[in-house]
Amino acid sequence: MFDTSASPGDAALLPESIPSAEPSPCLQDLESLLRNLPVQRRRVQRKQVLFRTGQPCHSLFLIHAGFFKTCILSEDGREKITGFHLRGDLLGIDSFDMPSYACDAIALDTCEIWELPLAELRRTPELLPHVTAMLANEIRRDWRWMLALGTLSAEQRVAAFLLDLATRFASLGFSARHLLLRMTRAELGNFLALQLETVTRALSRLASAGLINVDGREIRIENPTALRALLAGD
Amino acid sequence: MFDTSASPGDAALLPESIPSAEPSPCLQDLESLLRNLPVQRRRVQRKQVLFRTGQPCHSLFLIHAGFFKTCILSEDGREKITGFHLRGDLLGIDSFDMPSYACDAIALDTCEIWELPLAELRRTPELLPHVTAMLANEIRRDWRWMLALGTLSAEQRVAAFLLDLATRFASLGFSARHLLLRMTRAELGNFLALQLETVTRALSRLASAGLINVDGREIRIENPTALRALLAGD
DNA sequence: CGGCTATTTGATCGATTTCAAGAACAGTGG
DNA sequence: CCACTGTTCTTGAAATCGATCAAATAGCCG
Repeated sequence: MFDTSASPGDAALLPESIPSAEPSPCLQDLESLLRNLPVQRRRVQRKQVLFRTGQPCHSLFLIHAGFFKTCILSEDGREKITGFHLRGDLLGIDSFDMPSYACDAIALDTCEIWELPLAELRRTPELLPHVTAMLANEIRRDWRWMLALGTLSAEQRVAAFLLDLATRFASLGFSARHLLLRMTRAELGNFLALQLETVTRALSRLASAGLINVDGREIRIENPTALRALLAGD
Repeated sequence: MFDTSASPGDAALLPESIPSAEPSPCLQDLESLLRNLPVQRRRVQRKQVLFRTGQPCHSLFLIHAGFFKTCILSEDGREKITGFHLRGDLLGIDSFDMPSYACDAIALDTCEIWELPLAELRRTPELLPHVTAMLANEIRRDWRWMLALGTLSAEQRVAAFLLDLATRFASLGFSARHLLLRMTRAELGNFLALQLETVTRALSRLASAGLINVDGREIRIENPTALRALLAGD
């Protein structure tokens, strides 16, 4: 089976910062704050749509467990996955100032989410700083990825993605060496601005270089140091 | 000289929405709110640094006139321009929740900026919604550009950039047909994830197709409809 | 004017895309 | 349980778009 516990060797992964996961500054705070509020807890099945662009928005959603993707669509049908989201991420903040959602949020896994009605939020002003912090954080994360996509090769982008995910896993207490990807190669490619074949090839090359081990969606990071070196340019 | 007044034909440009400029929802409001506060007005010369990554941040800056770029830098020296900013844009919000700035802000022009101390902001809670709105707006803008950079050809990206700038100009009351670029081809390329030569070539091709007219940094949009058609894929 | 930076254009090269085909896998219903 | 269908993944070969290298021109400022 899959080892989900953090192990000592994981520490070596953590100094990673390009692009940094910048663990949400207030997950614990936010969760404990929400515990005292009448949030509705809901289970969402794989492939289920939590909300879609244009739907009227009354709530934010805190991911308590599971794996989400958010994506936007252009009028002419081009799609872009704007992020993959784990426990502690807040979905819907990007449309905080708008009457309707600005992206689609789709579960890649069986998820548990906590629904936080905006009305509730307005009644709880001590939550606001958390929201602005998460907004600002999202901007910085997006910038880091724009930097990565604009300046890194295909192989480096894939490496950056794996290291980022590993760091986020680690900060949630999971293993940073064993990753179970919940998205398809096509989705990964979409996020990294690559074709799915290119993602596959990059993974294969990283694997044959001994940096990782690939078994379908199960990835094991064999040599985090070398992976990070590759990112910095050999 | 340069025609800076909006003309009737500009209306044709406005329906553009990929990537949309989404005019900041509250420029007028924000400016008039700030008029009553003790904001410090300052002039910034071309190439001058307004703030740099890591500097302690005590203020946000509202651009009242001029043209800015913001950029981030990775440890290994890769640089990325995260945006070009005009009147009405608020610089520094992305580090709202942090003790220091998260990017560099550099004037591309002689600018006038209004400095808004964070202490002042905390004393004026009615400003907060404006800030969150601008944060959320920035996220959506970034996503649109991620979509564009991930799915459009070089020529299309340049077209998208010109149309975006035109729309923003128009919403400020300037001409949407005559653009005076304040950035170099290299900076434009950096933002669009292209080499400067590729930007030049794209501009040349758009020009020889009669869609625009290029004279150094002075661009005239001759055929907005065709430009937008090109964006949607011929 | 001279020295600098910015822009343009050409020629070549290469990384990634595209096209194609087969293998592995998951889910479904008999 | 297995055959069947569709999706996902992998790998190869060819094509292409943009990057890189190079050099000439234009523009700017002291």
